[in-house]
Amino acid sequence: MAERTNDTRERLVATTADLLREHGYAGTGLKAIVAAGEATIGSLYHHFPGGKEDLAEAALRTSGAGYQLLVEAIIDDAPDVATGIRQSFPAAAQVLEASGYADACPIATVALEVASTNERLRRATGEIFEGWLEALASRLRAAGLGERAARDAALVYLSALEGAFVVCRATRSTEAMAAAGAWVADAVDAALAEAR
Amino acid sequence: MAERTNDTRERLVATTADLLREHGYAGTGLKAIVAAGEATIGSLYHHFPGGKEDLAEAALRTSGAGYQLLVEAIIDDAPDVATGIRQSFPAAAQVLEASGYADACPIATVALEVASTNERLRRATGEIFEGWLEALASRLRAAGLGERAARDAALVYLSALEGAFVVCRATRSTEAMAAAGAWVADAVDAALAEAR
DNA sequence: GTCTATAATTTGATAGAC
DNA sequence: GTCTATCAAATTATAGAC
Repeated sequence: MAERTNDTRERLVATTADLLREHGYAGTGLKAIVAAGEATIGSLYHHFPGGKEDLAEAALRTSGAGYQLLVEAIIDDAPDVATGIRQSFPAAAQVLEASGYADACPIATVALEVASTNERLRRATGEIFEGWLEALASRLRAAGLGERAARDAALVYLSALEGAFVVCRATRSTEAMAAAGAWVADAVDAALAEAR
Repeated sequence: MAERTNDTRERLVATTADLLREHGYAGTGLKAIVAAGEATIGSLYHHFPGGKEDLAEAALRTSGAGYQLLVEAIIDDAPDVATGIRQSFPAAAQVLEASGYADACPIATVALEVASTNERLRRATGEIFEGWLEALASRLRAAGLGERAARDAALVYLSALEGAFVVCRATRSTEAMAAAGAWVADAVDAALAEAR
């Protein structure tokens, strides 16, 4: 992740996103960010006058949008939504394993951490999840599901994926991702069949 | 949570568990712990020579065991496993709402945070999850599911619950818990019906 | 826009009296 | 077992030269 850019601002955002995903908000120091992002504290505060909170919000929103594009691509490149949903779980499992269980959801760690302590960042994480839900629900509606069924299926998909990330990272196994993926995909198949 | 005890050690463990659940590991300072636990730094290091890490592991294992008892009670008090599983989601949603979305899983926040940075605590969170999985799987086996089906159902249940906690806390809504709960309960019903 | 130096505070941890 | 005093290091943030 975090390719080298010539733009300092972009570089700070990218490295912050990576560090937040692995170490969380409180666990990510500005020193670590400027070291990894090859910048200085002065530059950081020039681009983000609000300091750590400003930078963290930018990083969350950027990586949130990036992750949305990734999931959309997996689904849209598949022959149909159901197949795309089914494939996204093994895809996530593979990334998880390849990264030593570090590369999971870029939002969840911070979301749990700040939910009760930082309203601004909590709101950001909520809005990012809502964006993902709507992207997914719109595709399920296009496939024939009704408003309510599409929303529920999107919520189930996101919850199962996020929860599997938690269990997989803690147990260092992709077993939960496989089980959750198979069950969710079957449920989506059934819902789509019923709607037809 | 965290009732007042006369035992300093117990009190420290209980308050630490509460703080970890809401603020995470890096976000919970020893000063905050001794202040909330009505103890002193000296007492803390007397009971936990290993410092913050020692105390955090004790807090995680204690609250993990407590949460397991809670979920077991909900399931065992229900007329059957399937009903118990179905009821546990609205129960979690109610606690979530009543606590202002603070009182969720006592393990998940720390689990995500330390998964890549602290192997000792990561192992603790993994073992706690495994304990929950086995407690649930054993009840599903008793209800007629085979070894593999019971394990998978337990993994799906835990993933859905944990993921719903993430989404609910971020969006400040119990919508995800309701959707995930209904879906998991239906899937468990279907698996049990098939096994019969 | 980038850099260094530094301020002000907080962190986890230790020492030693009681 | 409990307490206070204190340490060294790290934290976020600011000032001002270039």
